[in-house]
Amino acid sequence: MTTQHPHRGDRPTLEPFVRKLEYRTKLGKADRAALLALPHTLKTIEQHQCVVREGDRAQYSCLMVSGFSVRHKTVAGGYRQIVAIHMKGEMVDLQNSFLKTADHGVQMLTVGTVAMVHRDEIGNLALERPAIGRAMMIDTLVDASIFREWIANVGRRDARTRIAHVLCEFALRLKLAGLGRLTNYRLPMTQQQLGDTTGLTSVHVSRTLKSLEADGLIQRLGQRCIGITNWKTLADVGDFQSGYLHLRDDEPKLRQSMN
Amino acid sequence: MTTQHPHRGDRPTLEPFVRKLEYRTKLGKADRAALLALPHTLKTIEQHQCVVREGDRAQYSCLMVSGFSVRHKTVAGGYRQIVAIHMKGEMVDLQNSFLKTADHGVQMLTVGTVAMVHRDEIGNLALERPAIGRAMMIDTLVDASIFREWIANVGRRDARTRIAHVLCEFALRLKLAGLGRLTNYRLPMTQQQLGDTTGLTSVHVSRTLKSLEADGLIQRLGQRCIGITNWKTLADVGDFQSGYLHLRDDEPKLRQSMN
DNA sequence: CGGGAGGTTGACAATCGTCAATCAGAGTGG
DNA sequence: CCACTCTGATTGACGATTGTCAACCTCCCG
Repeated sequence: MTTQHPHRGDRPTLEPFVRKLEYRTKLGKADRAALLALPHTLKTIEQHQCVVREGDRAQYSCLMVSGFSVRHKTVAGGYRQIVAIHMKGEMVDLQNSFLKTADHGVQMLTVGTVAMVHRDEIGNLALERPAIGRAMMIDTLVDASIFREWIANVGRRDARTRIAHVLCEFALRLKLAGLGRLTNYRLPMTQQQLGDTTGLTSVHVSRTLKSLEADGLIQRLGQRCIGITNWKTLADVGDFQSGYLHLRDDEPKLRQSMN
Repeated sequence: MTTQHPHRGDRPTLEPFVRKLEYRTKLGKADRAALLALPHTLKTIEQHQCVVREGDRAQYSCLMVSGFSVRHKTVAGGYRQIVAIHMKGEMVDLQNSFLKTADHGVQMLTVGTVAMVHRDEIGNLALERPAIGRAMMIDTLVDASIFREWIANVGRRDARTRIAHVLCEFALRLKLAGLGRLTNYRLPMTQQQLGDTTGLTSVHVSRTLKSLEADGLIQRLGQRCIGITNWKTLADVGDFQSGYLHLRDDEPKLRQSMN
């Protein structure tokens, strides 16, 4: 785990994070500056390493700068449930700024860099600057909306639908983060991990992916790359409607490709 | 649906709500007064009636004054997943103050009274008064924590464990809201609704409850009253640890009864 | 070239859903 | 007070989806 001191270059490290917040809220120049100036420590974390452990009293909230991470809970019997996946620009653990102990762990899916911000820094900024407070509240509420969709996904959909659904969600979110296209993206998860996010076993994930491929809905291009051959049909099979992501209404390209 | 004008009596309608916020945060006298003075409309809503419909652009956030409500999503095939249950003092739809369209519906489980607060009123209060903003952020984050636990519950636990788990959660939350005891409480849900919260069918809920009763873990006292014969064992079977509810550390009675 | 992680496959088992019939209990109206 | 009705709970037989186990394969990487 490499630790660096706060970045002072011309492309601020926290820029993707600010851009994500601004996607749904207006921020003033001063707000933006205050966010970019958040004191932070950059850490490069290896694949599979834990960022936060369940039960920790974490002093830091972390923002993804590069790479992918997951939030997960462990249940009796040692089984694991992934409850969220995070990518560039996302706030993984805002709750560490407001709650005492972590109710879940955070683990890197790939190597990546995170910006660790002390809990007080981020909490105070949210409370002092209304626009930032609003932006963080919205971000948190959208997160919660995704949690709700995931409850419905694992609670009331069969394996085929569940997997098609998460494939659609990832496609859209990756595109939004500028990390892929709707038709072709890299999903850095093993089938075991995909099972942990959908409440299935890796064996059944394997079978289901194969069946989706056989039906011409997706393509698997080695190296964990997914090709979505037919977005509309896959979204249909996955019972996927993007409303719960609370995207802006005015994203012409996105809406176009979603027809 | 009965509509009344804002309450002006000596026991303010919004008091349970303020008490819930104060359970986890300190509020000043002025903050408390500002919250209690929130302009609102009281509505008495009948059982089964919808408070918010999925897809609505709701102008109001609602606070539970009495009765129980659920938040639910509908998936393809008409199946339903309950994603949250709310009781006296809880904020059901804070998100309506910050997000545009509702990604889920809200329905009354019993008759009850809700206080409808205009989205701008509650949003502005949160942004103008740091202590209130903090309290609402914490409330939202605890909500999110419960969502995550529910993802794990329906994703990675079997029927018996799932049901034991929600029975424990409800017992604790009802006790906290002053609506029941750990050993004996009224749960106003049909088995169908219990199935919708745990991702099971009502038939399987019936079988599972019977099995829990046969094993001496719970008692069913007609009229949807549940008796928890042996808390420790039920919590064990339900893989229930209360950490995710982020209760205060200093709740002596609660900790005592949870041994 | 070898090791290892991850993916695939088949046989079989368990959990849970479906369907349909029946039962229990609360509220209603005569 | 008693039939009547309606909703919800229970039960059994059966079937489908998904899990388990274990073997084997594939591909990346050193």
